[in-house]
Amino acid sequence: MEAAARCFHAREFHETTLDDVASEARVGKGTIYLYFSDKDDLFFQTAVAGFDEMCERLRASATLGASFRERLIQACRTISDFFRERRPLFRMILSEGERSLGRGPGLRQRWLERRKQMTAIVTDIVLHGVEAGGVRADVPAEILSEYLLGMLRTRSWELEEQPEALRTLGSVVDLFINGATGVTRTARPEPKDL
Amino acid sequence: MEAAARCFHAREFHETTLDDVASEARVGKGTIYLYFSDKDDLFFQTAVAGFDEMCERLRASATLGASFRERLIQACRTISDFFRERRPLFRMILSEGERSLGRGPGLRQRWLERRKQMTAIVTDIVLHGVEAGGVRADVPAEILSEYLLGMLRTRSWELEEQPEALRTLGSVVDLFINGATGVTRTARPEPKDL
Amino acid sequence: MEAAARCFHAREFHETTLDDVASEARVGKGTIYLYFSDKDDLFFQTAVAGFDEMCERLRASATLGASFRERLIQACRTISDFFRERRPLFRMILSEGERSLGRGPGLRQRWLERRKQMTAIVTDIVLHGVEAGGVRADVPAEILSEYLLGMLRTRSWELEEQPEALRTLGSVVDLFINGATGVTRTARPEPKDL
Amino acid sequence: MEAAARCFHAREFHETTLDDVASEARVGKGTIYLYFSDKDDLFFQTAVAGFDEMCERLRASATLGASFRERLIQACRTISDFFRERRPLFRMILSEGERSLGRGPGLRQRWLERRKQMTAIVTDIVLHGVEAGGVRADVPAEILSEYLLGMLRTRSWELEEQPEALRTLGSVVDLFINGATGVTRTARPEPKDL
DNA sequence: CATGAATGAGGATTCATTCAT
DNA sequence: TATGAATGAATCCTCATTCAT
Repeated sequence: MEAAARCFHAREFHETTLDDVASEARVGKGTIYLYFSDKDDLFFQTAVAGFDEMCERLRASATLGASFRERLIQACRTISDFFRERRPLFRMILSEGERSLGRGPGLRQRWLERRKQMTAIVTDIVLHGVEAGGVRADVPAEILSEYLLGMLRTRSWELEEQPEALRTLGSVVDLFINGATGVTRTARPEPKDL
Repeated sequence: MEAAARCFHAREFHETTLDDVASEARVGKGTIYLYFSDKDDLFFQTAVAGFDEMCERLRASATLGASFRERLIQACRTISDFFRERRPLFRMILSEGERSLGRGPGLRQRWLERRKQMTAIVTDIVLHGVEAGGVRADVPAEILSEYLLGMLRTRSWELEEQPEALRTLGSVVDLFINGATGVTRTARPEPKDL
Repeated sequence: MEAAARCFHAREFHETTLDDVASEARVGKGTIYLYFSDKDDLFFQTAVAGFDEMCERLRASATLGASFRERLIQACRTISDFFRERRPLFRMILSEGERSLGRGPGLRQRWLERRKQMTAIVTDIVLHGVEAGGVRADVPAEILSEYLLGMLRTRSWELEEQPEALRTLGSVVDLFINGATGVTRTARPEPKDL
Repeated sequence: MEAAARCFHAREFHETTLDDVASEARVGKGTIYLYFSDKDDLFFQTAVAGFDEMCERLRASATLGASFRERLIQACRTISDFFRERRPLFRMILSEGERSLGRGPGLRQRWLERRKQMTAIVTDIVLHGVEAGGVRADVPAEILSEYLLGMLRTRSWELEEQPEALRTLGSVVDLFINGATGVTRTARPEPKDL
C-alpha cells in the first residue's frame, strides 16, 4: 500500500490528488481511507516509512569502512543512493518537512524524531572521529553532521547537473573534512586512507 | 503591488489564495489580473523580485571585508539576514524553486538564471581566494560556492533552533575553509584576520 | 437482528451508517443484506416492528380502566411510555414517516396501514364514549382520536421540558374531553371518576 | 436568495444537494457560499426566515376577530394558510427542528427562540381568554397554546386527506375550547359568536 | 483602470452495496 | 451462511478566473 505512495513522488503534496494515488495503486479511492485516516496521514505515513527504510540501510552500512573518511563516504553513499532511487521522496522530505509545522504538534514531533534518527547515525560516525582525534571538538558533532548532510543535499540538488567527476562523494567528504583550503588531513594518520 | 505578495511569505503557494493577496494588497481581486497573467506569474514575479533585491544587497556587500574569510562572512551575513527578514521567501526559494520544473521552460529558465546570479557573486569571492592562493583549485569555485550556500541553508534551516553561539557565521565559514579537522588556515596568512 | 436496528434510534436515518448498525448488531455488514434488501427496507422493517410492538401493548391495555376518561388515560400512558422508552423510534415515526412518501407506494401503503392500526385502537375507545353518550358525534371518532394523539405528541415533544405536573396525562385527556374552557364533564356521570 | 431555498421544501435536509439548490436558484454553486457559510447555515437561515415571515403575518392577524373563538380561528387560519403555501417548510420546521439538537447550542438556542415567538402570539390570545374568564387557569396558557398548535399540526398532517368539512378550523378550535364532549360554551357569552 | 460578485471545475471524503472467500 | 475488504458514485466545499459595471 505504501508502494502506492510512490505517487507522492511525482508531484508535491498539494498537486497530488487521491484519484492519482488510487489509480496508481490500482485500488478504489475509498480503499485508501481504510488504511489512512487522511490525506495528511497518508502523506506522513509514506514519508516516515521511506525515512525509516533509509535509516535502516544507513545503520547497516554505518560500520562499513575502515577509516573515518571511508565511513563518512559510505554513509553519504547510502543516503545519496537511497535518495537517487527515490528522488521525489527526497524532495518530499526536504521541502514538505515544512508541512508538519502546520499540523498538530504530534505530527511535527514524530517527524523531527525521525529526522533526528538519521542525523544521529551520521553524528555517531563524526563522534568517533572526534574521539579518535583530529575532528574539532569546539563544534558539536551533531552540528557538524548537519552541515555534512547539507552539503550532500547541495550535491544532489543544486549540483545535480554538474558532471559526476566534479561532485564525487569523496570530494564532498574531503571538503567536509579538510575545508576549502584543502590541505589533506585525516582524523588519524592512516596510510591506507585516500 | 509586489509588496502585496508578502502574503506568499505567510504560507505555501498552494495555501495562499488570491483573496488573501488581494485583501492584503488592498486591491480588488480582478486588479491582480491586470498586472499578472496568472497565479503562477504572480508567484514568480514575486520570487524573482525578492531574489533580485537580495542580489543587489549581496553585490553591494561583496567588496566589504579585508580578508577572504571576512568577505565570505560578509556575504553569508547578507544572505542570512535577508532570509531571516523574509523567512518565507527563503522557504519559497528553497522548496518552491522546484515548482518551476513543472511550468513552461521559460519560467524555469528565468528562475535558474536568477539563482545563478546569487551563486556568481559568492563564486567571485571564492575565485579571489583561489587566485590569491590557499583555496583548492581542483574543485571549481562555483561548486565550492554551492557547498557554502548549502551549509548556510543548513544553518538557517535545520540548525534554526540551536543556540546562536553554536552556529555563528564565523563557524560556518571556518568549517567551509578549514573543514571538520579544523586546523586554522587562511587563504593567505593575514594577521588581522580572525 | 431487528434489535440491532436500535441504532436507528440514536440518530436520523441519513445519519446512521450500516457500519454502525452492523457493529451494534455484532454481525458483518454483508449479513444485513441477507435479511434486508436495502437500507430502506431495514429502516421500514424496523419501524414497522416497533410500531407493531406498541400496538400489541396498546391493545392489551385498551380494556383497562373503568371510565371513558380512565381508558383514554390508560391508552395514552401506554403510548407515552412506549415512546419514552424508545424516544428515537418516536422521532423516527414522526418525521421519517414522511420518508415513505418518496419510496415505492408499497412501502407507503404498509406504513399507513400500521399507523391506522394504532389510531384504530384509540378510535375504539372514543367510539365507546360516543355510544355511551357524552362524546360529540358530529366529528368522526377517528378524527377525534387523531387530535388526541396530536396532543399527546405535543406533550412528549414540545412540552418535553415543562415540569411533569403541568403536563400530566390526566390533564391532556381532560383537555381533550372538556376543552380549554374546562368544565369538568364526563361522558357519562361516573362518581368514581375524577 | 432565500427564494432559492424553496428547494429545501421538496425534500429533506439530507436529501437536498447544493447542486439542486444552485440550479433551482439559477446561480453557481459557489455563489451560495458567498451568502451562507454552510449547508447548515443555509438551512437555518431559510427556516428562520420562513418562520419570521409567518410570525409577521400571525402578529398582523392576531387582533382580528371579535370573540375569543374568532381570534383563535383567525390565528389558526394564518398559520394553516402559511403552511399550506409552504407545506415543505412546515415539514422542515416540524421534523427538522430536531436537527438543531446536533449543532452548536447557539443554533438550537436561536431556533427555540423563534419557535417561542410563534407560541407567544397564540399564548397571548389564550391569555385574553383566561382574563376574560371562561378559559381554565389551572393549565398555563402557554401549554394550552401548544396543544392547540399540536391539534393544528394533526389537522394539516395526519388528517390531510380527510374531507375539509370534517376538519374545519372552526371544528378544531371548538374542540380545543369545548373538548370532545362538545358542550358549546364560549369564554364569555357572546351572542354574535358562532 | 478597478472592482468583486459570480462561476464551476476540481478535490477530499463518505458510505451503501457487492462479492470473493 | 457469514464476512468485511474493496469500490466508486455522490456530495460538500474551495478557489482561480472572468466579466459586467
